[in-house]
Amino acid sequence: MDNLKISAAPSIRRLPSYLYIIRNMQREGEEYISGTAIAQELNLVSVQVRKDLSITGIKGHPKKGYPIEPLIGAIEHFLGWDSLQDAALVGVGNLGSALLGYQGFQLHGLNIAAAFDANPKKIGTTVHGIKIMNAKTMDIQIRNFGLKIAILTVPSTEAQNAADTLVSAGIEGIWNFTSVKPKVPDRVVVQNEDLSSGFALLCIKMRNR
Amino acid sequence: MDNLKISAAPSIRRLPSYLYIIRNMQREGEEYISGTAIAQELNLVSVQVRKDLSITGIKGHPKKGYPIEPLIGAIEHFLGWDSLQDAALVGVGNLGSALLGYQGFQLHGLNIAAAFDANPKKIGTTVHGIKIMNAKTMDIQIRNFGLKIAILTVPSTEAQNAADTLVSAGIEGIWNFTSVKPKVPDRVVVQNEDLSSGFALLCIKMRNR
DNA sequence: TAGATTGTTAATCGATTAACAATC
DNA sequence: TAGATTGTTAATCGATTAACAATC
Repeated sequence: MDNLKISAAPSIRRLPSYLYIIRNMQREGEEYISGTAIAQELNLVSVQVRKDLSITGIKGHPKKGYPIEPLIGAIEHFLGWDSLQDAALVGVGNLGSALLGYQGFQLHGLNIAAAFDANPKKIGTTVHGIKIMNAKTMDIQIRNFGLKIAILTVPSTEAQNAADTLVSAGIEGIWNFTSVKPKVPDRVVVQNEDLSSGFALLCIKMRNR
Repeated sequence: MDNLKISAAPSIRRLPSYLYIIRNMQREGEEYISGTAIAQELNLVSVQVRKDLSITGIKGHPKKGYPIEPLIGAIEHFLGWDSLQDAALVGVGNLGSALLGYQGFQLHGLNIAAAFDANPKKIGTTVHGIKIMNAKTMDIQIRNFGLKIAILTVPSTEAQNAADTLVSAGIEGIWNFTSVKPKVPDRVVVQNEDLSSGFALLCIKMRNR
């Protein structure tokens, strides 16, 4: 018994792209989708898709592929995207505003329930339908809303401060868009979304080509 | 002779975070930084930092660490970030606008020289100091500017169309922020920046904790 | 049926890390 | 000097992929 396969991070990272393709197929009225088809769409090999999908527990049918409806449900359930979770967004700059306006988060089970900024000019205004609150009240608001997830889009210089406040407010997961890797207690999960690492890879691939 | 070590993608992805820390140390007036210090800042082990830095060709000094000035130069040079490269941005929505306004790209050798959108209401306006041009003229403009890199921030439904135009305009690298993995000829490099994959990992890590 | 597909074991590949000599 | 550090080889770990039986 393998009992909570700790991570398989690369497989988990690929699941959202599978989900996107499978939802598109469903919209076209299909009932089954093969691992081969998914692999082709993403330039992967089909055995990798089959292995990845096996972690959701769904079984495919020989010759037909995977049943779309249950497969979507299983991936969503596996990722916890089958019910909406409220989150706080901290730092309503360019990127923070863009994320506030992103319409696709509900497909990922994410609802931005509160947004905070320290700039008096922004506090009280509404951005993409969400009222910006004073960052000084963040601790109490996050507790009141019972929020467990925070999206961190402050300037990098403020990242550690903001993370400290989030932790003391009871946040359990931080989706971090700053360049700083904040220090947090072990019980808090930080997912660093470092855009420059992807750009570095693009640059090297272009040079090596 | 190992002659163009093809990728070592994880190492390359970590270099920008090293660079960020090393620049901060330089700003504080330090002349040397140890692999141990970098590792501590990023929750890595120091042997990994030393191995990663070795691909830049810089040698450290026992007891002192790595000389900051040459190290910064070597990382920047390795990534091609030591001279500014012009890029096109396609799709001036929420995320596209945010990237247009991001002040940090010049630290990554990136200059957004042209931005395109198909919406008549946006064409001709200026966003963060950059004039938005008609997407229909993209092909000719990209050729005129001689652009080789494109940032793709159109709606996912438009991604393949836009990618096709970019390829025919001579673009060699696409930094792709859409959910679609566009099909391009082998000579063109695509770097997919899929935010939902990071969020999926955050969700699983929170549940497994 | 033949052939397209799944599911899974075992082999391979590549990245991380342990171990340790060399340096100052 | 002792100890902090680098650089590098070899071992380990984990992810990908090859091989193949099972299914319809």
